[in-house]
Amino acid sequence: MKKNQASLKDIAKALNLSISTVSRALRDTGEIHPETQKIVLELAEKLQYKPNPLAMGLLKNRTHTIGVIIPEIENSYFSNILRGIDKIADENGFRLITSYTNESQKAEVRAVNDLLCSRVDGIIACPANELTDYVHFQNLVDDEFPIVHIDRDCPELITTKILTNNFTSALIMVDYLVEAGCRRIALITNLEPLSVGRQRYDGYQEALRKHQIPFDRKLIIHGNLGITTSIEAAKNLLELDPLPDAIICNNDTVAMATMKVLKDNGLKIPEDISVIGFSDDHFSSFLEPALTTVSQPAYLIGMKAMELILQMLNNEIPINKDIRIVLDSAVVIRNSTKASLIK
Amino acid sequence: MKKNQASLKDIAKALNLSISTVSRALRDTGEIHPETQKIVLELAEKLQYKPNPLAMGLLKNRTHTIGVIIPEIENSYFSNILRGIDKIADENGFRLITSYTNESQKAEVRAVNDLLCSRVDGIIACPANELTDYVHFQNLVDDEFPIVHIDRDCPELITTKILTNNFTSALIMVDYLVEAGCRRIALITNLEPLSVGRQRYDGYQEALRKHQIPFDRKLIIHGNLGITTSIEAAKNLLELDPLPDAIICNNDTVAMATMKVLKDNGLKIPEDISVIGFSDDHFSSFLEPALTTVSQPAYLIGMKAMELILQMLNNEIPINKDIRIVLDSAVVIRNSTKASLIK
DNA sequence: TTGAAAGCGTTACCAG
DNA sequence: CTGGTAACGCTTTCAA
Repeated sequence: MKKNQASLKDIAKALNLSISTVSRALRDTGEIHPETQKIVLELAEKLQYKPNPLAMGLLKNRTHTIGVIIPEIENSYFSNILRGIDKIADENGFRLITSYTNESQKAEVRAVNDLLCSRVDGIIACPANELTDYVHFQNLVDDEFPIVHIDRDCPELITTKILTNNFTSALIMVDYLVEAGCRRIALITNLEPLSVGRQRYDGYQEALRKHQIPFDRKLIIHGNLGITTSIEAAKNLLELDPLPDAIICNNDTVAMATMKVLKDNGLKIPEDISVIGFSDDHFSSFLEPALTTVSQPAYLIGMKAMELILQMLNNEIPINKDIRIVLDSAVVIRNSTKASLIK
Repeated sequence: MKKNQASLKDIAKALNLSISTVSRALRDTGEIHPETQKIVLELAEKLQYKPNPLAMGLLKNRTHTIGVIIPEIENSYFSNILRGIDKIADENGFRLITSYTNESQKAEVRAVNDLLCSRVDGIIACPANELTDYVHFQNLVDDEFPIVHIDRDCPELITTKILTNNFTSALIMVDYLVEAGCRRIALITNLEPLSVGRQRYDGYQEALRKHQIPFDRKLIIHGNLGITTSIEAAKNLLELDPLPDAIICNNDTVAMATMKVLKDNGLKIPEDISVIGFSDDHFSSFLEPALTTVSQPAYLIGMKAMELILQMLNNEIPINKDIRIVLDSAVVIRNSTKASLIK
């Protein structure tokens, strides 16, 4: 770079003032002569003075930066969460450093460490599915380092959490399907300990019990939710006898792949088999048939998470208090499910 | 936070050494007694010492942070670019601060300014479509501030750019359609000055000339590429008489919406009308019919951009040299277009 | 081989 | 109302 950013010292020197005076003028602390302030402000404007956040950060031990840890970016659910976080951060002069884990514990541990190195003021994290060891988060808790967990609930960790009611959503969905006459309801899901899929699985089981429908392990397919594995999963379901009459998929991409397999095999949706997704991606209403799904408040989760971190930093709420905020999802009924008999 | 991060001073005090000695030990500069180094390293490990990037940044006037400016995150093209940037950044110990413009010039100007405030070492930017005033970038160029432009080409700006051959892709696509027998080829696109859509429009025109097909302005629909506007655009095309026999859409989402409108109106794809998208999103092969599209090397663009910035920072290439790297896209023929007669 | 001191840009405190 | 000084954590001279 040619031109260097102007510093307080530059302004002070040019104006024959002390650095302190310039600093005060710029910060408008009041204890300054209006005329002095005026000339400082003018020169600062002219020189395009920008306070150096590094210097401030060093002094205040605050970087105005928040670390965000999410599994992946190419998933509308997470990118919406990120947008929500970004909105609130932006409005409050905070920057974000985002790390992606691809659900790997190892990547997550590294991400936490990197963010700490970067001296972020707080961390918003969606813990990796495969998480079995919480020590990297527990360390943060022990240090009273501000952290908000989203989407996934590590029961061992006492932190502030923002979750969605996956259990209830699954319950409602199964209810709906049963009322529409379905009895063999399959589930393609991720059953990793922390996965939202695990909670949906629990909700599914609860619903079956409620309706006194026997649980059939064969109807549960555990998959990693990629397109390839989804196709495999759907194919496996088609080898069952009798066939399932409904399939609940862990997200809309899985549902999309599943519908393809069903249709390729000459099955009618929803007449032969109903299909349900989760997330309400932008393509879901364009699938044929339009996909029934569960719309999740991703943007809201992101905003809320960032707001909570800010409140911690401002001492408006205690750091890492045991708070669980559970946000509701919305059921979006379209045409991939048989109409419920009960209205 | 309870525990504070250990500093050199803490280690020095505990070991009764000077800060300089500890610093040297940690940096392994050689000029130090092995035994001294050993005990320093041990304590540093125990205290989980992490160098403070703020202090380093202040000293070296380098933050190891790169600013990224992209239009939006919920677009697989840009999120893939971001992944590519992130990969190389991560491998080289750089962090990213990402800003989203939603194609707004105002937001872009603000983003550049914010990034400068954050003292990023360089900027990778995909200029907003609606850009008409380049002064915010020109200032960077004048200051010899490292910058790489991606995806969109501002001819007025002499910078290092990574582009895709949109002109050629459109040309090839029209070629293909003409060879498949199409004559009334419509274009739903963004015609903003910097838009890739504009370049595709030029390629389209060139192809028409080549095949001596008269240009019909009515076949060009300028849209902002949201789902709602895409639906409107497609509906408008259906009011033409004679109907278009092919529609080239500016991205796969537009194509998806367009196909829906066509099908809702009883038209067969590709028998009545062929449809083409751009981007090859993950849902595109699942549409019915599977969408013919142009796959763009987004991940590669991201990696390349970050590599170039790094090379500038390492003085391996001059800063903001007039370099244009044009990457090829790949045509993905699926079933939404009539088979070309020529093989 | 080690230490002391200056300096990066800023704020806060204490004098005047 | 203004100025000087210390401090934040680090590297880099310069001396010892």
